[in-house]
Amino acid sequence: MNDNLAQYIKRYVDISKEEISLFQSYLVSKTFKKKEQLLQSGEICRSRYFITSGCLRLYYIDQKGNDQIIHFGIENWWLTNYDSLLNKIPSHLIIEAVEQTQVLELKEEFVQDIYSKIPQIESVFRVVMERTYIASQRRIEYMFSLSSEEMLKEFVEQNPEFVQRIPQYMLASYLGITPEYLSLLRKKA
Amino acid sequence: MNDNLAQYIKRYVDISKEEISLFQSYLVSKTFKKKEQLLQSGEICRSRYFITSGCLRLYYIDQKGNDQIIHFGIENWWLTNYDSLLNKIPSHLIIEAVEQTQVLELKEEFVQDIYSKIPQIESVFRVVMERTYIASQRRIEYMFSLSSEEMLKEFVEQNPEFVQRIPQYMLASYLGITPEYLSLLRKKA
DNA sequence: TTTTACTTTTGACCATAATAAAAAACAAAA
DNA sequence: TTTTGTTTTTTATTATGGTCAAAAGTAAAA
Repeated sequence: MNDNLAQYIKRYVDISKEEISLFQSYLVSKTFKKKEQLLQSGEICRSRYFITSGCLRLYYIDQKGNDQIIHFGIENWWLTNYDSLLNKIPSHLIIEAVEQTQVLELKEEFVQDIYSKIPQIESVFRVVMERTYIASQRRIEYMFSLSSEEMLKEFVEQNPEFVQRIPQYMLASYLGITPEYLSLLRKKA
Repeated sequence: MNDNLAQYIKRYVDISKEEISLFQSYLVSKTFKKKEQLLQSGEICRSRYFITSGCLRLYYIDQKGNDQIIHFGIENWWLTNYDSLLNKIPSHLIIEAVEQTQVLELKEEFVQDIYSKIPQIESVFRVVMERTYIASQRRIEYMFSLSSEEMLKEFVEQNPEFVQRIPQYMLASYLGITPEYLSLLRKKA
């Protein structure tokens, strides 16, 4: 079925072909066009998405009506709104395709069942969670210790190819600055 | 042994008395005096700490020599530097007692062994990780959508008793502002 | 109780980044 | 190819929060 995901799982746990197939039987492949929403504001999030190609963004719309991007997801990343998913509360975050994107959808209703049938999958999700959390902590550190100019420099250096894929106003939103100020910073550099 | 922790675990999984005892046999109770460090800068973090009483802070020292607090830990919280712990890299974060603090130390070297002997403990740590990540995401949202004044108001409202326990300059550090500006904000309100 | 250390406040001045309103550049359709 | 919509740049003005230096207040120790 999907090789990316099988590779991904084998990186973290010992698992048989049969178990991988069983896990994959719970997943549904879906394709979203640019600007289509996988999760809408106000809706309770009921799935996790493994991105096989394309790019998603997780964002909300602030009081002034501007998008604030929390983060992006690209190939071989799991993306969801964990707060809404696990606490079963309506999401104020939106998940949207930045470009045409293919995902494997895992419905949350199956997850406990999967954990009991294939305990290694619970281990995989524990590790995914650990890594996701570490990324989030690093982001908080950057937000504190770097100026916008330094954050931009850092982000472009770390993600040179990705920067090409997204419009500049999305990069500005991710960095927490206005597109106008981003434009000014680029001119400066 | 420690009742807080047993209660904590039972909130998340079905577990027998014997399994809890076995888990607790891996833990060592330690007490730290105010300003004592559980993890020093440059050291690889090798333990997770469950706080039974007192308060810890996780922070780093920035280029200008100022403390930047990433977060606090209080009673019934697990605290560690996951990046250093899991990736086995030297920590630039420091874990320090804000007041006299008692913890249960869990050495990372035992963790895989514990997971295989008591799989429920892996589930507990998965859930801890999920909740910790959600808290981190919420913090990032606050940092983006609230002004310092609003963050202060929010934090004091959500943690009225805790605010009394820590010096103001630590609150300033946590909010990412200078103590001078915090003082000004308090006068304004 | 007096010294010493730590913490908070005050005020003057400066830097970073936001807002607003246009203009320009670019891309996509018709 | 012309229109329309989207994205980026420009400029002027304003607001938020930082820096520095000093004073005042508080707590702890000798």
